[in-house]
Amino acid sequence: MGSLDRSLIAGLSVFEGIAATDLDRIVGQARSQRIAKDHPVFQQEQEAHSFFLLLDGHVRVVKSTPDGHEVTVRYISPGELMGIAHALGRTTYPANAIAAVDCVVLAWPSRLWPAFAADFPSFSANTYKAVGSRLQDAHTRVIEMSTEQVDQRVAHALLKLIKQTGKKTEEGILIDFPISRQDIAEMTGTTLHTVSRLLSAWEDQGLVKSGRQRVTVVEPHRLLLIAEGREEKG
Amino acid sequence: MGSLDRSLIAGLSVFEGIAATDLDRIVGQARSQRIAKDHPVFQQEQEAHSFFLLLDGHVRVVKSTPDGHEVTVRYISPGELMGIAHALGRTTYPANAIAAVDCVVLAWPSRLWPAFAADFPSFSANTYKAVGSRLQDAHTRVIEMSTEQVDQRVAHALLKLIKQTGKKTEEGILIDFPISRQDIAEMTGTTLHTVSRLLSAWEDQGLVKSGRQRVTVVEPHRLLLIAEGREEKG
DNA sequence: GACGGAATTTGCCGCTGCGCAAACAAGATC
DNA sequence: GATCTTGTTTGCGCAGCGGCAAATTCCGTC
Repeated sequence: MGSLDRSLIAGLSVFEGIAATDLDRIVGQARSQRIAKDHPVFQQEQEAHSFFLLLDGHVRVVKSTPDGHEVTVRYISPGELMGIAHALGRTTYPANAIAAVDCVVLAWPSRLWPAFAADFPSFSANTYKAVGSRLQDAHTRVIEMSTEQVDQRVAHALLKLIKQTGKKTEEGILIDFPISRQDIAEMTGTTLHTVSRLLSAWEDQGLVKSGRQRVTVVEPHRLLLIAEGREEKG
Repeated sequence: MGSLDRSLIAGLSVFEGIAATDLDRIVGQARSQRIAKDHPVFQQEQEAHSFFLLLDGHVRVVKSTPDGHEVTVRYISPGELMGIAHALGRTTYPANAIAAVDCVVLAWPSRLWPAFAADFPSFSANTYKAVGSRLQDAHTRVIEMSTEQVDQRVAHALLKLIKQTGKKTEEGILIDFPISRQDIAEMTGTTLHTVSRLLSAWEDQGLVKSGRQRVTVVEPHRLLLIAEGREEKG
């Protein structure tokens, strides 16, 4: 707890262009926190007491509907902010954030947000840019849901995941955290059964290799063809 | 062109808390513009030379996909900003904005954006709040597309429209601009045929009244039941 | 008032993909 | 190593809804 220093956050795009002494001040006001796999970082509808920076691990952001459906909004990678309810003009968290693996985060009390935004223009500029690109992601998502078939959406989701957190292996590009068929279904608006059928079919064609909570994309290029609807079903 | 004054924008939430003299300065730098029905305010991928405030009329924001699909992102009502690409960290417009009826807008050159944001903290705060709520709308949309059936989505869309631009008539609540079955289909990710069938069925049950590019909701409460999936199909 | 174009309605067919159910596999636990 | 839990696979049936096509109605225009 006493050993936090600016090297943790220097170089992250959110803190780009901020002086070293300011970075120290910023980090000095954070507390670091471990979140065990499958535990929440924050929860939907809760008072947004803190905002967070993910230092290590992967976090799944999920919205629950009143009727029991779960929709995965996005995955957070190291270096990204989360729980920034105040930047959206909210006082409660809009979704659940669940650690997909053991994670390390920095947490700041929300009351510091206005001061950060005022004192560090590049911080607020970078944050709002991030919000802007999330808005565009969300629109892309809406368009995909409106115009694409399930196989295209699942293909797009896998491509996004390997782009964001892909790790080269000798077999192909591995999604670098445990992800179940159910998780993929919640990202794409379908059911785990349909995802399972698709992955099985793609595995037969040598496009992917997958196992329990593990997916490796073997042929990204052919997957892209499916994502864009340019390949007939096999 | 010479007769613009602050009364045009005073009282709008985006300009809340800004002094009268500043409002004059802001309006003084705008030019007002008429957009005829079905003409574009700005177009997707174009250089974002200006940002706009809708003074009168209704504007449909539509994204076109490479394969020829059109998805309606939102409708803009008087008092709302649009084309604020710079607030999202973009230099081109992300979508087409089409006048649903004859419109009047104020336009500012985009290069004024940074100065506005710096000089009028409440302007930038209000804008980012608006972006935040659009992000939440987009997420809501994703959730609806993922978990709801077509009839629920169309019901939700109609409810949103009457909430935003509903006008009381003796028959019910009228959506106060021309809107076709095709338009509703593009808002909900379905086809005009399905929308037509749904509206016909609902008309038989007395839920709505509709005609050529006109929809009136007669029984909002029962429509809400459908939107929430609590009513069996008739 | 007749004509032409655009929006809407409606029938029919077929496919995508979901629901249900049951078997199966892979880790986790003791 | 035996058992339990959790994730995955797969078959079968069917319903929601999209595609196609044709008829119809509405409205602007000449």
